[in-house]
Amino acid sequence: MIRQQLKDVLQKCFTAGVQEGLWSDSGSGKFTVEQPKHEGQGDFSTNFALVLAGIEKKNPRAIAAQLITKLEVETTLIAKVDVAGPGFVNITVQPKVWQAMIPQILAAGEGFGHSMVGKDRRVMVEFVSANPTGPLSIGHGRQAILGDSIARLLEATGHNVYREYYYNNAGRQMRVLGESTRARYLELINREFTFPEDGYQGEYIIEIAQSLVDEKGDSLADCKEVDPFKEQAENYIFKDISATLGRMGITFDNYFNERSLYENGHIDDVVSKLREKGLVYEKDDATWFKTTELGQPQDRVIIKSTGEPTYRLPDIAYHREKFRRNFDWLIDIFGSDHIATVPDVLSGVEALGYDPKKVTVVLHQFVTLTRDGKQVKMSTRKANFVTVDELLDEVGVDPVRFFFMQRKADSQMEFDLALATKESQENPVYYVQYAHARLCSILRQAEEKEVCAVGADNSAGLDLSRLTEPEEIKLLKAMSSFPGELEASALELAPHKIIFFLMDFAGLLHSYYNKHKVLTDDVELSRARLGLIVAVQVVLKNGLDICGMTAPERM
RNA sequence: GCGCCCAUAGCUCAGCUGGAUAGAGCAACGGCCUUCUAAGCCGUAGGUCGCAGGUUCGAAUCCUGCUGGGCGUACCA
Repeated sequence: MIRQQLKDVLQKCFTAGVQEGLWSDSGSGKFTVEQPKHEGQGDFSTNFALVLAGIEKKNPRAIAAQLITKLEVETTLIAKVDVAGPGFVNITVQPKVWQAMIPQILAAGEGFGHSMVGKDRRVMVEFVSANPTGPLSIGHGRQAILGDSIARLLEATGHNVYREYYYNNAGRQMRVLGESTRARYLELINREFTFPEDGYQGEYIIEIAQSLVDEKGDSLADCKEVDPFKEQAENYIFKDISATLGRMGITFDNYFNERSLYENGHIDDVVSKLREKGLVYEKDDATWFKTTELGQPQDRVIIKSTGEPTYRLPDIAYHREKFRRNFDWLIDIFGSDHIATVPDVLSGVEALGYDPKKVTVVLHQFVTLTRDGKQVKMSTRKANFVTVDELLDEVGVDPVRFFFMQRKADSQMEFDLALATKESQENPVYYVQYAHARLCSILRQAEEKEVCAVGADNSAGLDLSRLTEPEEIKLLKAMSSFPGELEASALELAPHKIIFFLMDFAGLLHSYYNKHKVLTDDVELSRARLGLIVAVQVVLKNGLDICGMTAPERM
């Protein structure tokens, strides 16, 4: 917001310059205001002169000089301006601009940083969506954290967020699951059994089978139906999945069952609607979707010759149901292995008359898992995988969230288990949390010493002009950028950005802590610094909250 | 073959939709606890931003080609 104020001032200078004939109107709105990376380059810098020089074919430094004479008049906001490098204009603002952040932050409290840019926007985030065939694996873990973090960020920016989990408990995979369970059951009661060729080999199947033995004894020994086994497995696994999600603080507003699309006739309806538009034909006993007509390289089968739909068809029908529920923004979190479905689904819903631009697909790359330097292949079937539960046992919830959030979605990430567990004491999450705990400790001391009680009520009595140390200004600047960082992180669906902000911010606090004492003999100074400290604490707490992590008061 | 993603310090990764001298965390090395929590701080070292061109005042960032890896390219989901 300070940046915006500066931009307004620059715009004023620009139009004044146009009237004076210094430059033409054609550079309007082209220049930007940024925060320079390096110290000694002011609080803000603008490429004003560089942009106009390009347009006017003039010397950028000459234009910069003209701009400076206009800027120097604005003394309420600006303390210093100078030209640097090829023609950047660096602006240093008055310290009080930064100091004024404190009352703002204290007044806003836990709402500080939050915004209403997403006001009245209903957005659905679909994620996890794992079929109940086994416990959540590391890959699911990444998706769960990614989706939930995005949902939290969107909530913090005022969106009306709806979390949905799409699953299918019918079909071939579930049948195999049931058969696997039956085989284990028969094994447990010492009957003859044959384990299905593609069966699920995980130990959890044995647990499920054992639960059936416990409940029903051997009464299912001659059962020809697979359903009792399938249902037991499904219930058991689903309970397990939601428990795992619950451990990470993840809940859903709705679990959407693919089967309902069949029961409600939506599948058939989609086919006939597409057929009406001439986009469906029969060939080789299968039903095809004419995706070539929609700009794709080849047509796709939507109903197999067996009469069973391929995954594309229910996916399209499901997305139509999303549209029908009147969301303004539909966000799909998929693993990169589902990339093939994206164009099909989007052209499907477009053909049905919905706007595919309302859908944003976030594809995340796989997590490659290593243990002791050796790569571990992940496959639910083979049971050679590490589950999210195991990870949570070893590392804990906060580090797991932090670790997955730290990486942006579209690059592969490496998860070295040995390292993750070994480093649990030095995990970067503690770096951020420790900053918070330290502040709490100072505040406890302040209370004992009765220096003052800083809160939203009495921050007005603080002499904030005492906060002039470079480390204090840095903290204040960082806090002023928090709302913008949060908004960018949310709208770009990039949770890693807020993590990086928090790490940098915690670093600023640690540096400050080591260089300056908050509680000194100078009471006025101490009180001002306590105001700063409370504000920093608010920002850390809010940041951790949004990330779904705890902000411990002691460590 | 074709489509999408990735390639930046020894390792894991950032780099804000083209900006100034390329950043952090681990790992390495050297310092800092009678003072608000050393799960911390300060300093040193570490780079041809995969390669080659192009676009312009200016490229890690945008375009093209190549190399290397991942995921797809099913009447699997």
